[in-house]
Amino acid sequence: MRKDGNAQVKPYHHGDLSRALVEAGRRILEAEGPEALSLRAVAREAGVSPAAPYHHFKDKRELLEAVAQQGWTALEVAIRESKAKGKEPRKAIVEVGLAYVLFAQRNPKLYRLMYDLARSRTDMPQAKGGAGAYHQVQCALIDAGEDLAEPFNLQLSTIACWAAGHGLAELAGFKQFDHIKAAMGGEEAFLRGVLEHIQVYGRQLTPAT
Amino acid sequence: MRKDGNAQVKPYHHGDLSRALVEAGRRILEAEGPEALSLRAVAREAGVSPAAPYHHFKDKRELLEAVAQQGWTALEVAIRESKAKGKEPRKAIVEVGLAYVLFAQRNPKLYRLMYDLARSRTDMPQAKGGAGAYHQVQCALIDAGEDLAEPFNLQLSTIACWAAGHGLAELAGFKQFDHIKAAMGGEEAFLRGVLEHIQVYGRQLTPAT
DNA sequence: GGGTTATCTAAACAGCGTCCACATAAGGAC
DNA sequence: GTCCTTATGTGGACGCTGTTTAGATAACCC
Repeated sequence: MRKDGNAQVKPYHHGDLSRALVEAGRRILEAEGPEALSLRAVAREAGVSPAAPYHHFKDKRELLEAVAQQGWTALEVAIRESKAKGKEPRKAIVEVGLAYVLFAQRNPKLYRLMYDLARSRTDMPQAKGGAGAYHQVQCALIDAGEDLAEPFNLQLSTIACWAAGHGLAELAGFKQFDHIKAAMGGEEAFLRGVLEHIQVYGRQLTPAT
Repeated sequence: MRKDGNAQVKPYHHGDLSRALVEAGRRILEAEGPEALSLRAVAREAGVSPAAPYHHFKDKRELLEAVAQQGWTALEVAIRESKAKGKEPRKAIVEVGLAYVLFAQRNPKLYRLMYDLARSRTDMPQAKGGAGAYHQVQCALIDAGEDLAEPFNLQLSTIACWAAGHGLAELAGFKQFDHIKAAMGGEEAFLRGVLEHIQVYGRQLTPAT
């Protein structure tokens, strides 16, 4: 950001390339899709040579991880905010699930990137700025725990909760559900309806196996 | 498959290339992972030039779809067989869910390919040799329908069922659950445990919203 | 046998991730 | 200020990819 006379001269050093690359990655992902998200395209968008990113990320992968990390953080924020909406703990669980799925619906490509990277790491990341999105779900369950029938296993329930939300997040985008959404008066109503039917498995169906 | 004297001469025409390519694709996917699954590698494995597949598939994508289709068919078979195991309709639902998740656990890369393609088509495929895996789940729910509390929506329940199974299938591979699996005495016990906790959302938690 | 059609090859194209040698500039020691 | 070190950029190359084109080969049908 230096001026030479009155002509703006692009400085040899970018100044904040690392951040610029991550933001360029996010723009390309949302605007042109994951198949267009190449290292070279990111460098191009940042106005820099194809080799420059290697001074900030050891890999293409490492850059994508940085993009995905923004997503995990944003997801945790969305979940945390949703808890305020459901005053009763029991309703809060549904609100958390809804917030989770809506996040995935509104950032579908980012959400996909997050899980693509997590899967090939065989490890679920937690958002760094807090105890993590997973923990947020667990807390919501603890709050409602007294209302859940015994035998109740907190860990298994948290996993069940997360699995149901994640599964719905991936399924809800399929267009064969479009007419159901329309019949129910919108996407949010549809999502809420499915979430409220997620007891389909469950102990009352298999008492004392 | 023709002999010239005693030396085996590779014939100019393969004879059954289309099938050979799909099988080569499946081998490479399982053995070397999705990132190694290139059109050129498939052609190489089939002993054919990189351009040959284009006489049988218009795209790399179309070849992968053929591989994935085998997966959808196999999944439907697995679900159908699992229904026989649960004699009571109520237990059958859990058995179906378990069969679904176990299929994903045993063919993780194939399962991923199936959904990767489905998502970019924004459409869920049904296995062709029957009414489809989705339909199988729906039937299991119809059988158990009388045992499910009102108000009951079959379509929403089927989606809920599928979502829960799919979500668990993706989550269960994460290694942070390894110690829970060990504590529960194996993967199948773990999966069953989660499935039986999937009532976490559900109408009894949000009566008459 | 001769013409049509299906199938395969060889060679080329642009784009990709990555690495190398080298250029440029910023920062600290004196 | 000058000198040296270190961080950050460029340009060019490598081998890989998906895909297209022109031409070779063989099967099939009249």
